[in-house]
Amino acid sequence: MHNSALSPKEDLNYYFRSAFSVTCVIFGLEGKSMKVLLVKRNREPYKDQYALPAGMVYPNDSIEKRVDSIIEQVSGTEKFYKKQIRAFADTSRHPLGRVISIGYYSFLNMLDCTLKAGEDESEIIWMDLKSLPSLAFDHNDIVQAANRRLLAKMSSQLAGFELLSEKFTLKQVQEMYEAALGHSLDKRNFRRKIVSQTVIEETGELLSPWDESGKAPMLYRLNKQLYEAMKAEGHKFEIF
Amino acid sequence: MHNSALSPKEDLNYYFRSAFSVTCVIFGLEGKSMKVLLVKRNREPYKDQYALPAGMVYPNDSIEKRVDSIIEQVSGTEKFYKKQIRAFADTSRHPLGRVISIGYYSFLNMLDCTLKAGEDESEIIWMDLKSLPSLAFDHNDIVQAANRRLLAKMSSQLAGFELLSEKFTLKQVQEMYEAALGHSLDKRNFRRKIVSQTVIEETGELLSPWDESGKAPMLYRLNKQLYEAMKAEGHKFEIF
DNA sequence: ACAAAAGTGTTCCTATTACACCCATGG
DNA sequence: CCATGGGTGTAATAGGAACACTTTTGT
Repeated sequence: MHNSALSPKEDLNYYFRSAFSVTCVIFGLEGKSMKVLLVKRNREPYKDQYALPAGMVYPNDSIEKRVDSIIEQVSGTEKFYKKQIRAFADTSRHPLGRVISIGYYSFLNMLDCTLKAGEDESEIIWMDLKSLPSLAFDHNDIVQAANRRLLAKMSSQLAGFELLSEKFTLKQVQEMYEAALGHSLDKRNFRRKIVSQTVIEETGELLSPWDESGKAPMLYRLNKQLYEAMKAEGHKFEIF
Repeated sequence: MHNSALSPKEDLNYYFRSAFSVTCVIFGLEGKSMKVLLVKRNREPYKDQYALPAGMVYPNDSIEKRVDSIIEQVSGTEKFYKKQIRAFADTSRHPLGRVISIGYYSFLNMLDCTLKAGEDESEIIWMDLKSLPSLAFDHNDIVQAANRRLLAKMSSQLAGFELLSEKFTLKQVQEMYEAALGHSLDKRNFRRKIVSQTVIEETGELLSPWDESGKAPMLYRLNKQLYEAMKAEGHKFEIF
């Protein structure tokens, strides 16, 4: 397959017998609870078990594009944030041979999603991060690693707005943080901190429709251009 | 590279045509400057260029063990800390085919090292992190990612003691932090912060031999058992 | 008028910063 | 006795944490 200038005694082709895949931990937020998107597999191995959305990658395909296509396919939206966690490479993680999987985590807005099972799965479902079943392969480990990354990120920074709608209330932001961090926060201190960030701006609109009693809350927005620009300048948006 | 006219859906073996490698960013500390261990390659591709220590991994070998063996082989010591950065997977990163590389960074004590070029390299050398040459493959990217991790870790936590000898002076710790963070720190505030960590203990000994004028500095030690135990309990050793 | 949620300030305390001199040693 | 590096304390400030009531609106 690969013609190289190397000395022939080195059996280079022997190395080219691994496969790799990508595995996605897709986070969604529903009120105060963090959800993870799972699929029920309709093929071996691990047929009929829940698993993370994942897919093999062809030797000449881009990993990032493969991740994008998996997330789009399974969630039905093209609007999401994603980032690599790390490679998961235990020799025994896949029963069919050496398959290294590159884990990604992703944030998206559940309201943008249309879940429709494709040919690789019999079911697509949101499940609560705190009560996941036993998953196929090493997917529980991957979720755990993703959860640590989520925690690390949100413990210090302003982040995760991909989980919310474009316009959001401060309460939604607070609930997002409470879900991510696993503990509750002081309302006044939290609001002060968020509003004092220059990238969070008032829209002037109120949330509507508003069924609850009391007054409708103010809607805010993240100034994405400014946010990206400041991030590019090295600003860390530390809020804790 | 690969014949895409195949109908790969049915041909699972088609996936098993990738290779993977590990690539190590080995950090060492010399006074106030952070060093990286490089090898000069004596084979194609990138013959005679500097590169990070790296190696292909056989399909049935453990990644972690391969990393250990590379670091041991190139540095001559078995005492080091290592951690995965992430997978580097650009389709064009390796001229011989699809080779995903899993990047690791590592800390070790330069004084423990015996650099002796093996059969894969014509030279092994420490170079200053701040003035690295252009490296083979995407190794400059990998160094940059490792550097970000180093910065992120040391910006908040008590860490990096693998870079020092078992007994160290507080000045050495401060210089390590200054090298990692890239700016200088207030001596008194820094010392206070370090000494106030329960895991840092006095040895009662003074540094010797001591050639400089003035009095010889006190030697300290990290209580590794306690450090690991507290880390296992979730303690983060935040010092900034 | 009452129930339910939104929104708003102040005080206290802890943690961080800034800063300069004396001491011990060797030449 | 002087040059060099080690080692130490305090005061001012800023940031984080704790805390309760008033306003609005729909029923």
